[in-house]
Amino acid sequence: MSKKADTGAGDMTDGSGDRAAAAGLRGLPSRLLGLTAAQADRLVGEGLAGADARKWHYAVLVALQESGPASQATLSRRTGIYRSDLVAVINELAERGHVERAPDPADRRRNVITITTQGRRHAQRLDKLLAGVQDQLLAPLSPAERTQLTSLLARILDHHAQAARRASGGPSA
Amino acid sequence: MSKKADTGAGDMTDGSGDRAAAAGLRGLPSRLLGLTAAQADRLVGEGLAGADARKWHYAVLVALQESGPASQATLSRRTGIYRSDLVAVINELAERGHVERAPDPADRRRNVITITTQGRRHAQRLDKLLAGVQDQLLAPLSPAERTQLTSLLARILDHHAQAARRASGGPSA
DNA sequence: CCATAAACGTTTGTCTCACCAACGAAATGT
DNA sequence: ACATTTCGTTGGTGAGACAAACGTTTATGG
Repeated sequence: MSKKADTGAGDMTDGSGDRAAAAGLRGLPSRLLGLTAAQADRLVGEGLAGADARKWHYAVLVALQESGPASQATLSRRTGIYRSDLVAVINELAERGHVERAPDPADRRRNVITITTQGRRHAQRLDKLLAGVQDQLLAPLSPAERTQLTSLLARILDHHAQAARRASGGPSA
Repeated sequence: MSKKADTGAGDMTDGSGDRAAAAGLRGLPSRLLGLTAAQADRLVGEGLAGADARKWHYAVLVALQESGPASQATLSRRTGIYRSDLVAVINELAERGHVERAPDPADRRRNVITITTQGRRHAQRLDKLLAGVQDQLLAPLSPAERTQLTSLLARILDHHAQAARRASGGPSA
């Protein structure tokens, strides 16, 4: 996962700063967001790789811990992983004994995925690991600033999530 | 650029460690960053697509405007685009008449890429377009909050950029 | 009841994107 | 002069997001 470079790599030496617009080009929020997210992704990826895990492993384990055993289809909806790709994730988790895949007797189309005790331990490890990564990522920020950042991001996400709802789910649909 | 206004009054959700970890899983900064950046990327991508452009088109045009004509290799270093991929970008920009590719008489290995008047106009269009996208992206935030966000992100990026320098470039290298 | 439709897990394929390898052409260093 | 390096270009790799289609099983509706 250490393959994200970025579209930046420039230094801030904009000697031609005659305009606010010119200075703003480098500091476009969308750009800063992209770069920062890339950095975060790199750190997370490396951290998880060191624990023989990936992003989706963690997502599945968390989903299972939060809402209990579920079919792959349900898990796919809850985590956002495409059901095609989820197969491999479950395979890998099962290989490591973090999860069990059993046919559902009540509906023989489904597989019931259950987290194991070992899986819970693993998830706990990853929790700590990821907390450490957040700390590393946000190192230059004070606790108050970190809260600010997450709050701002959450508000942006919320805004667009609701906007998306109005478009498709519709106000009267 | 004063980096911090007073960071005091963010809404403190809680200070409890263990519960915050559980509740924080959903709110992991790295996750929020990823989602927000994805949203930003989508908006930017759609916006640019509507103007028959892509991210790297803009990056190249900006680089050319800022530092004048350059070879593809130089352009590659300045934008972070791999020189392999840059070929296609220049092709597309040249097709649209936004850029001109001419052999360098002084060094016949090089191509000198020059932005055209049309390219400048195009870049200006994209500037406005992207400004609009930023506005759309940050819609729920006040101007002060937007500045806060970009400042926080810039500080994070700066921190990690310098950390990377120490690792490879080295203080004494 | 039975036929049709839908949901499930899986395999396979497509598309994009960052990245690398190697090539011929041309310049540079020794 | 020769080896080394740089440049533009082509082609390919590997990962990730997504879609299509298939066999199996369950639900639906005449």
